[in-house]
Order: sequence, then C-alpha cells, then structure tokens
Amino acid sequence: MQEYLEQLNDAQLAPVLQKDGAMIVIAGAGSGKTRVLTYRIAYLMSQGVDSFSILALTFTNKAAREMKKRISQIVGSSEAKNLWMGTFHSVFAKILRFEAERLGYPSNFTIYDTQDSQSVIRATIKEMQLDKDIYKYKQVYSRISSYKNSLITVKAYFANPELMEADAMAKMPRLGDIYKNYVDRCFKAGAMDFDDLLLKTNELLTRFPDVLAKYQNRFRYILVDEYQDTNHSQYLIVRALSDRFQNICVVGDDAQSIYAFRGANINNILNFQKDYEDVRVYRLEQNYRSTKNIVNAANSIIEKNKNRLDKVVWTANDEGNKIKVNRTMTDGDEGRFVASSIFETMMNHQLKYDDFAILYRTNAQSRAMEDALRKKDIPYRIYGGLSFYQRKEIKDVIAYLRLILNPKDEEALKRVINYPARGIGDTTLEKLIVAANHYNRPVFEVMQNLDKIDLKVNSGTKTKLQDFVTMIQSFQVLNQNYNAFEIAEHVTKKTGLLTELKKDGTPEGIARIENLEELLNGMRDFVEEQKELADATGALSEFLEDVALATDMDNDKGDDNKVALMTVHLAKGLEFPYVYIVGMEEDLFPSAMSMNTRAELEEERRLFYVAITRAEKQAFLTYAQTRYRWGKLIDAEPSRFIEEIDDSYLEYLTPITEHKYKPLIDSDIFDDIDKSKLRLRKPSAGTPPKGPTEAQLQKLRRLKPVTSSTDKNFSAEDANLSVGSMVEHVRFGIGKIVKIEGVGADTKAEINFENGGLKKLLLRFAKLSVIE
DNA sequence: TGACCTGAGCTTTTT
DNA sequence: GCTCAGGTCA
Repeated sequence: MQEYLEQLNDAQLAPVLQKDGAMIVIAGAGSGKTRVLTYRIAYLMSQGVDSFSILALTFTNKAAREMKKRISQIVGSSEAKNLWMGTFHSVFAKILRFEAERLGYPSNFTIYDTQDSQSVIRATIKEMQLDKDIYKYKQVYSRISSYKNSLITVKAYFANPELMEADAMAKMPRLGDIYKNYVDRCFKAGAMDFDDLLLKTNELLTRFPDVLAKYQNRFRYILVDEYQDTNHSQYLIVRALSDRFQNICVVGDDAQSIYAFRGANINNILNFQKDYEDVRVYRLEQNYRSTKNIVNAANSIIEKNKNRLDKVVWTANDEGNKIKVNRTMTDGDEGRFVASSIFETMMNHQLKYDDFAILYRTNAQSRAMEDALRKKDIPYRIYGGLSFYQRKEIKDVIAYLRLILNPKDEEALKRVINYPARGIGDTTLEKLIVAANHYNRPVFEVMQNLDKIDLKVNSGTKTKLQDFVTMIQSFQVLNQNYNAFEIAEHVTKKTGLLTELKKDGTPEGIARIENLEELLNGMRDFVEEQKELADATGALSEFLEDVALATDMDNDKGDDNKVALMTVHLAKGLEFPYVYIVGMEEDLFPSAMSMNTRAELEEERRLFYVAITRAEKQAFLTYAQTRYRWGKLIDAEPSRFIEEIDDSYLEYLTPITEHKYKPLIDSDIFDDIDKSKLRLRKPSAGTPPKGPTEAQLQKLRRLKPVTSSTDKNFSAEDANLSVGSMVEHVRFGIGKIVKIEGVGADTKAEINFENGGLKKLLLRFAKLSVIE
C-alpha cells in the first residue's frame, strides 16, 4: 500500500505526509508538484480520510482528469470516484446548480460563454443608445469581468465613487448602468457568465451561513493547484471553505504566475502565510524535467524579476545542449527553419512528432508555422485558438440544445430563431424583445402567449412564431425520455440544420457537416461514458454542463503522433523533449501591450520562463527580422529576453542582430509611469500647438536616434538629449527637460510638463523617435 | 427578408 | 490579411 511513497524524494514526501493543517508547497518548474498532489490525496485516503470530504481544485479539466486517473491507479477507481476534483469553474457550477434556487436562479441555468456575454453587452449598449465607438463592447466586457472577479457587484459599484469616477474619466460615465442592465438581462435569461460562477458562489457562501457550514463540513481537506493563478474571487471561496478545518494545501510557483491580466493576484501566494495559522512552507527545488543548461538559462532569466519568492531550482540531470538561437529574414523563413529543424532532428535521433512543440506568444503566429509544416508533410495539431465548440455550426446545435433546457436563454434563442431561415426576421425579433422588456418576461414566454398580447405582426409571422414554439416544446417532451445524443440527432434533422448544411456544396460546407458528425459521435461516446458512472445518466443537461466549461485542451485524443502548436499560456503544465519558442521579438514577446509597467514586463518574463522550462532536452529560440502583422510587413528586433539569458547557455546559429534602439526608460522610482509612451514630440503639421516654439522645434529636428548598441555607458548627451529638449508623454502632455543628471544607466531627467508639473524620470538606454 | 458589400478592428494571453 | 457587424439593395 505504501510503496508508492518510495517514488518520492524527501522534499516531496514531507508535504505528502503532513496530514492536517495549512501548508504551502512552493514548487519550481518540473519539480513534480502534480506528483505531490496526487500522492497526498492517495495518502490521505490511506489514512482513513473519506474520499467524499476531499476537494481538489485545478485550473484545467485535463489536470483534474489526469490526477484522478493516477489516483485511481493507486487507490482503485471505486474509491477515487467520490473525490471532488475539477476546475474552480466546474466544481462551483455543480454546487450552484444544487443551490441555485437560493439565489433565485433555476437549477438548469445556462452558462454564457464570452461570445454570449459580449453579445448581450453589445445589445445593451445599442438599446441604451450609447455611442458604440466610445463604449466598445469588448472593453466594457473586460471591465465588467474584472469587477466581478474583484467581487464588485453592481451595488458595490454604485457605492464606490472612486470607481465611478475612474470610469467617467475613461469617458464611460454610463458604465455602471450598462453593468446593471447586463446583470439584469443575464438573470432574466437564467444565465450565468464565467465570472458569475465564482461571484455567485461567493454570494451563496456569504449570504447563507447554513450553506457555508454544509460545504465547510463536507470538504475537510482542500487542495489547490496553481495557486499563483487564483483571482480574488477564487481566493475568497477557498478561504471561506477552508476556514473551519484549516486543512488546506496550496501548490504553486510564483515564477509561473501568468494570468494577472485575467485578475490573478500574485499576492494570494505571496501572502498565504499570513492567511492561516501555523502555516508550514515546503519547497520543491529539484527539477526532474530539463537539462542543466535549460534550468540554468531559465534561472538566469527569472533572476531579473524583483518581485518573487526565494527559491533556487536545480537539477541533477545532464548538462545537455545549449539553447539554440536562430534568426531568419521573414516569418515565413522562420516557419521553414522550424519545420526543417524538426524533420532533421527527428530523423537524426529517431524521434516521434509528438516529441516536438512550437510555442508562440499570440495565436496569429500559428499560420506561418502551419504553412511550413504542411509543405513538409509534418502532421501537427493546433491547441487553443478557435475551439471546436466555438465553431458556428456547432454553436448552432448547442444553442438549440440550450434552449430546450432553458427556454429563457435569450442568446440561444436569438441565434436559432431564424436559423435555418424560417421567416422570422430582425423586425419581428425586435418587436418580441420590446414586448419582453415591456412585460419584463423572457422572450420565449412572450412567444408562448401571442394570443394574449397585441404584437403587431401579420398572421403569417404569428403562425411561424407559434410553429417555432411548438417545435422547441416537442423537443422538451422528448428530452424527458431520451439521452443527449438521441436528442441532438433528432434536433439536427427536425430543425432543418442538416439539410441547410447539405445545400451548401462548398468544401467548407462539407467540413461543417463533418464537424456536426463529430459532435454527434462525441455525444454518443459521452453518453456511454456517463452511463458507466453511478450518479450520471447521459442526459442533455450533463452534456451541456461539460461543453460550457470545456476547452480545446480537454478533448485530447492523446495518442496521436503530431507536433503540438500552442500559445505559451496554454503550454503551462506541459512538457516536451524539444521546444521551439518562435517570434522572439520586441513588441511581440514581450508584447507591445505589456511593457508599460514593470509589473507587466515581469509577467512577460515569467511567461518566457514558463516557455523555456517546458523543454526537457533542447530549446530553440527563433526570431525574424521582418514579419507580417495586420497584413503589413514590419521590421522586427530581437527580443530583450534573448539577451537576458546568460550567454554561456546559448548557441547562436546566426549572429544576433544588432539592436537599433534600446527601450526607452526603465524607471524603478516611477513605476506608474507609462514609459513606452514617453517620446520626443513629433511636430504636427502646420502651426504647432502651444507647446514648443519654432526655435525648440528646430532643435528637435536635429535630434537623432541612438545607434550605439554595445556601449552601455553613453550619457544623455551622447543620445543628443539635452536640457531644453521637448518630450511628450501621453499622460502628462508636452514637457521640457530642465535638468539632466547622471550617466548611462543612472541618467535622470527632470521634465517640466505643462499640465502635469515637474516629473523626474530615470532614463536608461534612451530610445528616441525619429523626427521628420 | 436575405444576399451582398463595406469598413473597422484586430493580434496578448483564457476558465 | 481576415473576420465580423452593420448597412444597402433586390
């Protein structure tokens, strides 16, 4: 029984054997944290802890599934079955369904995905007759999302003048009203968005002490994976649930925190010791995954970050090869280089395709890679991007299915009410929505009661509406006796979806039909699997629950031998013998949008750390000198991250490109200043604004960009930056340099901004925009 | 009502 | 260079 414990080293064993109390395991990359988690759970069970009372939270379904699999191998599947193990979202969705009525939701509430949410917001903005150029629906969505993740409800929002002011400053004074309307609409539609799954769980646990007590008593042992990626909302849930027994084990690596943009709060892990009594801290520092070269290179990168926990990752593995760095002319060449390199390496070392991964910063980069791989007949699989369930034809079927379970679901209704075309156009839909708002009832209910209201539609349209209602209702009846697969198959035929697709003979149309078939096959498998579980039946509701929270990573076919393509974010937690990190260029990695503050840049650096540490045997870094972006060819410079790696771990296949420019300013003192936005003022056409005088402009025109890349000791004067130079900073406006002190890295400048007062900035490696 | 066209925005990452 | 929302026209 205990022999599995022998597979652990001492550092891993300690947290496994500490049965009770609060503990944090700080686990370096590749140090076997998943192993610690699984064995800890297995050990708890061997010590007589009831599997019903263990809750394990992960960030991906895949992580949960794999852990469950390994645990069942140790303790047997009948025991492992009762564990509560899953993503935050899926576990709490389950609990919310159970307790939904407390919060006024139906237990069959729909889960809106990002597309649905954004569509609701778009409609709201339109209805409120706001300017859509100011209120951009994506921006509004992300603001609302971050409010929800910080537990700022509509009520809390309106109680907080600072927030309202901030939005007003951002020219969106009506944001609170949009927020309110959005929340109301979702509620009326019986729908929760992703963030609601956490927000409403918090509400449930705070408002109903008996519910809190119930789950506190139930989950006596709580484990959280990737704790560094929890946001405030998740943090509070974990705290609340663990408060009674304080048997909490969190595992994470601050160096791999890469989801701050989504509200993840790195302080959750940094402050864990303050949150519980008597916290034991364990460190896993031995890396079992990678060569010495890779581990050391990664360490040399992460050292550049200031905000981190103390930890030294080391490995007993071989020295290994140096990290290879390659430059190409274009992004197309980059793709061809990677494809040939994969092919050669594979042949030379008798490897398989799935020993290789290509990682990139943005999804858009996959294209060049795909083209090159296809030309060389190298099989690949792209993870992420547009997932299977986000395809139009799939979403259409899903929308019908959603409507069957929850006819209030307005987004689903809007999607299918006239697809396939059945003569219910925008005008009619508009009337329905107006009526629905008027009576404050769901649209579908209005459609059910057409006789009782005067909708001002002609009798033909009325019949069509009634037919639609009858059809959905007939599905609902069937749903009581048939499983998810049977219903879906019936729906595709009865609605005319299948016929509609068959009409379209284009290759894309045929692909759509194939996708539909794949969906149905998937559903059949799903039903079979569910039937084997004790507490499931393969019903439609179970399927939709799964789909709503599924990601592309999840439907892993596992054994297919293909090169993996994915973003660095998606690669977290995975490992590959050979890893290509492509697009190692300034403004791409690190992303141009993430270089405004030290905090953002540090997150990019952690992301790069994650990328490098995926490699077991060999890592490649590639960059191109020119690249297509937005359909235009642009010049690119090598990423600063390449230079940050200690040279002794690198092998340059091509000489590194000289940097033309260095990043402008690295200010430790004024972290809140958006350094990328500081530049020499470009004179505008015609008469200059009240800022610089003609004489100053003359001076500006004489300024040249810095060309020296090796001499890091140049002074501000070398950079032609002198007292009296005009600079512009978007935040403070135009200003004049009044004082310069220090040399090289320590150059400081005092700049007198016209409307921002005197600011002191630390200039380092000045990058000066060229003045025409 | 539906097919077709146009222009804007996009490419930071996702449960 | 691609996608999608929104507008125009038959």
